Amino acid sequence: MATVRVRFAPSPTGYLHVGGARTALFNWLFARRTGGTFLLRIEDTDKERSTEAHTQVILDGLEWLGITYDEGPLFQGGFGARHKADAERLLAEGQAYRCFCTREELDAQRAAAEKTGGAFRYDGRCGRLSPKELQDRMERGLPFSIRLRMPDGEIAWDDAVHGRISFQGHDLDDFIILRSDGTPIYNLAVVSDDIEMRITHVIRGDDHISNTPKQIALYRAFRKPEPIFAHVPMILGNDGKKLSKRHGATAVGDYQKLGILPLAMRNFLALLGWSPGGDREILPEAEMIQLFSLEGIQKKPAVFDVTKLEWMNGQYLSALPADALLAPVQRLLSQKGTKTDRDLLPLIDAVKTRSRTLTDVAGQIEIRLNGRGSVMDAKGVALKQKLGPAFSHNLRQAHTALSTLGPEDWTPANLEVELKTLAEKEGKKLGDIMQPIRVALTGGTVSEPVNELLTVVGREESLARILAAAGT
RNA sequence: GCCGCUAUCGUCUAGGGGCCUAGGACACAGCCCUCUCAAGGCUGGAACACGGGUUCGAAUCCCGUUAGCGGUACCA
Repeated sequence: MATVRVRFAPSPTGYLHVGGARTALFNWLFARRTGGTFLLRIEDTDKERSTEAHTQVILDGLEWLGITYDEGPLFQGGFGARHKADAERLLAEGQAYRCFCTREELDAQRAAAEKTGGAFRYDGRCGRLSPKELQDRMERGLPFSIRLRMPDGEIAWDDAVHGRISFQGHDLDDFIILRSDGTPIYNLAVVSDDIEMRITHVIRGDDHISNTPKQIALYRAFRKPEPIFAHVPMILGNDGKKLSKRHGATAVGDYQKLGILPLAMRNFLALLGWSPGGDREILPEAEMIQLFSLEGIQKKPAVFDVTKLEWMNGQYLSALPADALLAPVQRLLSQKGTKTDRDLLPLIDAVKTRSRTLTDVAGQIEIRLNGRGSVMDAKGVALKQKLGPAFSHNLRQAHTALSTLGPEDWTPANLEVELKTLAEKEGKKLGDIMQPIRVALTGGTVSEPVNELLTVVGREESLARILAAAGT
């Protein structure tokens, strides 16, 4: 078998959609699995909607996800001459013909067809022009597009994910391959490029299934072997409709902003519509590549479940060493205007298992660094009310007890002993001592163990916050 | 309308004729651990769309129905 060559071919007309990212991921995985080549081709032939900014966003998104390409980015817009020449070759060979129908005429035909309830299919009238009629139109200098003569008969292929898919040539019409301005239509550009770039496997979205018979017709017209097609299912929103802005975050960049780790995103995306078989959920890159196969791709569309993504992100957050999280956390903190010269590593370690996103991590660190002033969250307030006077009283006692520990002795082990001793001596439940301290330090009732929290916040700051909370 | 694709817990999925009284994960509920929360452990509820075949035997194979989705451009 020839060396695998695959491509991801987005059009830069919007942001990098998670569906596109997953298509890219599958291509990448397949290339890495087979030792093939993965190339990136930007399909910017739609000049109206394509922008450089969008191209950059796509490039950034792929880089963020760690999806690396071996060739490209290639810009389809640069291959116009070849596209045109290919169309003209087909024309010269009689496999395509000039169509002089105007847009208005076509629209009228379409409207008429819809009225009678039938499907509009170009009737091929310009393909039946006599040599004289053709010559006449040419002499009058009428603009024309070029249409492919669609052969009758079956057009079928063995899709790597769906199995055999079959269309009938007579259900398809003689579609335009070159516009009257000499620019190519998508299907021509794709086939021309895929042939030129020696693409062996076309892995793309399900929505291209209906383009495939047209493209196969083109391969046949060019007398080139067609590649293997693998059509991956769509990604849906939680209402079962195609994922769109309406559903909230759909762009890869949105998840980056939300504090999702690229590794978690990639892992999640890989498992959306693909399964290695068995029970695997967390897949390191090497295993993902090792296990990847086109056969493992699901036929049906998948609903994008943000909750599971966040769970997975939490798994990565817990498992990753603090220094792997340092850079993004620092970025987030500086975005919030939080400045510190403290070593963030212990802070990250303290909060990462309790976080689902990097934004959570940064938020919790900020509280440990700066406190929340006298602001308490709802649970903090509730606890204070429940305890009544004991809240302040216990805090004062804790303050007195903890003050006896000097900076040298301010360690998790000593702090735990000190607090347990206090609780025992006073005949109080440990929680009635610990929880007020937690509220004093964080404003809430959730954190790492209090003795650790005290060391993370630091001696002076902790004592100050305890005193402040006791006084109010 | 026409063409095509798809159909297992709410969601992601395992399953490719007997191993299935259908397994795992997320979410949910309960319990354990425990100074709280997370993590972790245990337990529970929760699905083979429907109808016909084929077969000794179907979640698995075939046909139909229904539903959902995609396409139906001188867009990509």
